[in-house]
Formats: sequence, C-alpha cells, structure tokens
Amino acid sequence: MANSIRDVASRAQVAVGTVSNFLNRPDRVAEATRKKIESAIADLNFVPNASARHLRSGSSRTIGLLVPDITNPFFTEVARGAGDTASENDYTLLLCNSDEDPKKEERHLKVLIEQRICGLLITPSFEGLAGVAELNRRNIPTTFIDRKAESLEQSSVSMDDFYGGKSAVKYLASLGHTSIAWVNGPLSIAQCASREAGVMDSAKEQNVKINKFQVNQMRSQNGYEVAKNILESTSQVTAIFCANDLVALGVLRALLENGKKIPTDYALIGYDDIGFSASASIPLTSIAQPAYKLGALAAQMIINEVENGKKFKHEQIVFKPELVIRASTQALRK
Amino acid sequence: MANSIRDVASRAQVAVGTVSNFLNRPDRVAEATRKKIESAIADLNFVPNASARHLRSGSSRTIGLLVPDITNPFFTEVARGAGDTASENDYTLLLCNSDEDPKKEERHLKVLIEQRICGLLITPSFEGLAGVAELNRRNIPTTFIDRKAESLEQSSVSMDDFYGGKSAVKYLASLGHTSIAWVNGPLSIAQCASREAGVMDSAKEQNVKINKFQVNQMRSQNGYEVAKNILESTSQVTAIFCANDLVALGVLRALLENGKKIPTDYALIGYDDIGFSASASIPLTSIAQPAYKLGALAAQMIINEVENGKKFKHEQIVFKPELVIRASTQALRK
DNA sequence: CTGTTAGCGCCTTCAG
DNA sequence: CTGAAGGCGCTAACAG
Repeated sequence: MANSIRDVASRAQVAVGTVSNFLNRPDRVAEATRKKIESAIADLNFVPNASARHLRSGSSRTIGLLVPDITNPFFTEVARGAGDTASENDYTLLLCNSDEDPKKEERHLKVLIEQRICGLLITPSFEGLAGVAELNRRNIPTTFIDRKAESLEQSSVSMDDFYGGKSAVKYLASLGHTSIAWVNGPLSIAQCASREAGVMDSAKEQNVKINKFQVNQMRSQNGYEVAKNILESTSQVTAIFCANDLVALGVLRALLENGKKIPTDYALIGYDDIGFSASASIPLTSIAQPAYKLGALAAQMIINEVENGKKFKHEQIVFKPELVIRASTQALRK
Repeated sequence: MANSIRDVASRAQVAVGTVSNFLNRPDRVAEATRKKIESAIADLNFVPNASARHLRSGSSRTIGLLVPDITNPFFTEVARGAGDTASENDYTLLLCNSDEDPKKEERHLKVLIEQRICGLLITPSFEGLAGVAELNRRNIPTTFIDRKAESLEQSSVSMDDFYGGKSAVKYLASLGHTSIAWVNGPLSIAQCASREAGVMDSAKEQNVKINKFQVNQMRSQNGYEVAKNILESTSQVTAIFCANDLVALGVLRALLENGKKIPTDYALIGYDDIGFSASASIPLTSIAQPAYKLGALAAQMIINEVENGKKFKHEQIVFKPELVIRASTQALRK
C-alpha cells in the first residue's frame, strides 16, 4: 500500500493536520515546517490519494465528457480542448464514448454518477435520455456541447446550424448552382434538423432546387453508399452538400470511382472542417466549426459553474460557423 | 449529498452490511431481503460512491491509458478497444492524451497515480520516462501498447514493425519498383527504427535502392511538406513508402497538386491502415495494424494481471501486420 | 443468512 | 501556527 499522509507526518515530525494544511493551504504553514514536510514527501514518494480526498471533501474535481463517436475527428478535437482545459484547472476529465449506442450511453452515465463527477459535458445524440434527467435530479451541472440547451437552467456551447446550412446553399447559389443534392443525417439529431431548416430557407430565398438524400449514420461509408442514389437520380444536380465531412469524403470517393470530376462535374461541400478535409486529395470546401474551442470553453464554463455554485449564470453560447473554400467547389460552367 | 448505503439500509429495514453484501455478493442474501433492498435502492435512487468503495477496498478498478496523439485515428481505435474491454469488465478507463509532449505526459502520470489506477496502458513515446519508472516502483502493472517491452517483467502487445517494413518493400519490389523513397519519422521512436531496419533489410535482399526522407512529426502536414523534397530529388523514384498513413495522405495531396498521377507516376504505401485511407480519393495501400484489437487485448491482459496478481505470467505478444492492397499501387510500367 | 464494527486516507473544525 | 479528533461511504471480517 502506498504511503499516507500519516507516514509523511511522522517522518516530518509534525501532525497529520499540518501535512494536510501544507497540501491544501500552504500559506498557513511556517517556512521551516514546510521544508521538513517537503523533504518527507520526497523521501517517501508520497502522492495523495484522490479517492480519500474526494470522499472527505465531497468534491471529485472530475468532469465527465460523453461523446457519441470518438472516431469522428470533430469529437476528438472537442475532447482535446476539454481535456486541456480540465488539466489546466486541476480537474480530471473522464472521457466516454457511446458509439451512438443508447445503451452504452446509459451505462457510461451510471459510471459517471458512481464517480460522483461534479459536472458533465455531453453532446446528446438522443432525445430524452433517462440518464441525463437523472443527472439533473442529482443536481449535477450539465452543459451541452454542439447542441443548444432548451432550458435557461442549463449552459450550452453550440453552433448556429441554421446559419451553417444557409450559408452553404447561399454560397453554392452564388456560384450559379440551381440544383443541389443535400445529404443529411437523421432529423432526430437536432443539428441535422437545424442545418436542413437553413438549407431549405436559403433555397427558397435563392430560388434553388434541393434534392434530399438521407444517411442513417454520419460516417464515411454511409456517404459512399448514398452516392449511388445521387448519381442515379434523374434530376441534374450540379452540387452536393453533406451534413458532415465524413459523409462528404465518402461521397467524394464514390464519385471519383465513377469517373466524375470534382469540382467540374459536381461541386462538393462538407461540414465540420475536420483535419482530413484539408488534406483530402481534393481538398474539401467545408463549414468550419471550432471544435477545440467548443470543448475548451464548455469545460471552462462547467468548472465555473461547479466552483461558483448558485451565483453562476447559465449561458447559451452560440458560435457562427465559417465557410472555408477549397478546391472541391467552383463556379458552374454552362 | 447523495443517498448512502445507510439510507438504503434503514429504508429496507436491514443492516448496512447486508446492503453491502447485496451489492457485492448478491448470492449471500436471501431472496426476500434482496427484494426489499432492491426497492429501497430504486426509491432512493441510490448509486454507490466509487471513491468510498475504492478507498475501503484498496482497488480502484480504474485503468489508465496514455496515448501520444489522440488525433491519430490509430490511437482512437486503440482507445475504443481498451474502453470497450474495460467497460465489459466493470473497469473505468481513464484516457489521457500527451500530445507528444513529455511534460504533459508526466503530469498525466501524476494524476493517474493520485487516482491510484490499478494498471497502466501506455505507448511510450520517449525513452526513460521518469513517470513510468515511478509506476514500476509503486508496483503498478504497466503494459506497453504498440511497443515491445524489453523486460520480461512486463507485458506488451505490439506489432512486428520489422516485418511490416520488410513486407512493404518486398511487395513494391515484386511490382517491379527498384527505387523507393522511404519517408520515416524520428528514429528515436522505436517503431520507426524497426520499420526502417525492415526496409533496409528487404532492400538488400531485393536489390532495391532506398532514398530516405525524414519528418519530425508523423502528421499529415509533415508529409505534405516533405513531398517537395521527393519531387525535387534527382533520383528517379517510382514508389513512396511512408511510416504512417497520415504522412502518406499528406504526400498524396502534394503529389496530386503537382499534377502527378497515382499509382501511375508513383506507387504509394502508408502504414496503419486508418479508416480514412480506405476512403481516400485514391484508396491507399497500407500496412494494416489491428488497432482496436491491440487496445482490447492490452486491456484484457492488464485486467488479468491486476486480478491474478503474482500468479500472472507476463507476455510479450507480437502481431504481424498485414499488407492491404488498394488503388495507390500497381505494377511498374516500363 | 444478517447485524455489528473497525477502519481505508484525508480534510476540517476547534483547541491549544 | 500546530495538533487531536471525528467522520465522509463503504467493505470485510466476525459474531450471532
């Protein structure tokens, strides 16, 4: 068993309480004592036991982050941001991946409760998760990432998806495209629904025709598969807008395999601007979302909430995504 | 404060010990009592406190996973594998990303010790990390992932990098290539060194000429930048082998931008076979490593070690990577 | 099969 | 500024 605060105390010839003070409020202990304790700690290789600390103090200094797909670079960036911020504030981040599976999500939530996390960061992928309601009941602060909170009792850091959908279509219209394929994920995902609303709104404004296509999961393979449908569809689509980059990359691959030229035959736009999009063989035009920043800010907000308790004011922060133009789009040639 | 085992006991009209038994050895409690306890737990929404449990039992049922770059899909797959296995065995996985920064790595190691992890999974990116030695001193089992342990006192799950390097060159030689660019990362990384040894060995056997190029970090951008050097080099290289897929994807982009055709002008091979390689616009031939399996197996092994203590036999498991042929390579046309 | 009890390591009053 | 004592929630004997 590892050394405890008591071993340190006896070796430094002081009381345990003094060692505890040294650890938590060093200013309250005299210079001389401090030195004795320091060397005792070094000699014994003492590292405080987090469980004991949590148990006694009532605060775990641990925040949970639950993402639907750690395989998606967007979320790994979110996780990096949240992790770095947590570290800087001496919090531990517990990262859980639900793989878009509600069962796994619930299970992770249970573990997080067992760990008595003091705050949760989550990108909810399903409506009305029992687990999230549970967190609420327990008064564990929760902030949404990439999804606006409906309630003012809760913080969120999200993106303006309506605006994102709208600006992609607007941009394509400005290039002369009048018939656009829109490849979306399930409308049950709030982000997808908002982007679609933006798309349709802009289409109306710009007098552009939208052909809707749908994928069940927003992964590359799904994009690859749906591309067939686009190619076979009778309408003469000249541009394709996908609800995320993974899907767009899959579509891109399918198009190229079918001998299509990008951006000549089709203009292609993705969403998220993950790193791979810039380095794709045909660099992808995309709607950029500051993933790292979302994670970092969300972590900072929840830490503030945890530390300031009732004084804390909930905020719903919404960023505007940004169109990043690369080689996969160009003006329509008649 | 949340409900405790005591609240459950009093509501169910039993002793705390019985509730504890119910939680940990349900078979020792009678059917009737069990039901009473179950409903009390449900009524009170009781969830045991992990910290208290750990403190008392001496085991945290938490394993740490420290990776050098969570942004690399290879490692996110490793993490998925380890996380799933941990979950299945009722362990918690604490995932830490060092971003290839020794300082961050040491800091995370400290946190992991505070958490009293019962085992560590790590892909060491630097030699002689103080933190790892520290873990040893504390008798915390450590298993290496993707890196063979030198000591028989330690387990590891790794890949045969020599074989991987060798088989890529052999394959290219079989296609008729006699002059190959080999783009490697720092030789201080054990994997890179072994792959290079394999490359050189095979080159000698096959009578193939190797042109070495080097990147400082194994990311896409680095590959993109090094491609210039390859194009400008005087030797008439016809094939390029990169030490990982990220680098290869960067090279690919640079080549295409310079009007080169793949695989006609250059055959290109990567390493790792990350998901994006299959969906790259020119699907990449690659040396596949079963990342998910590495993570899952390593987690299983460390759990066995934790649970079987001294009886446990350390193993150094080495997988052979597999050549996956896709569109980026073809026989050399004279 | 169930109840009682003594801590696990630490923090926090509260006296000195 | 330092020291003694109580207890956070739980588990593991042990006694009944």
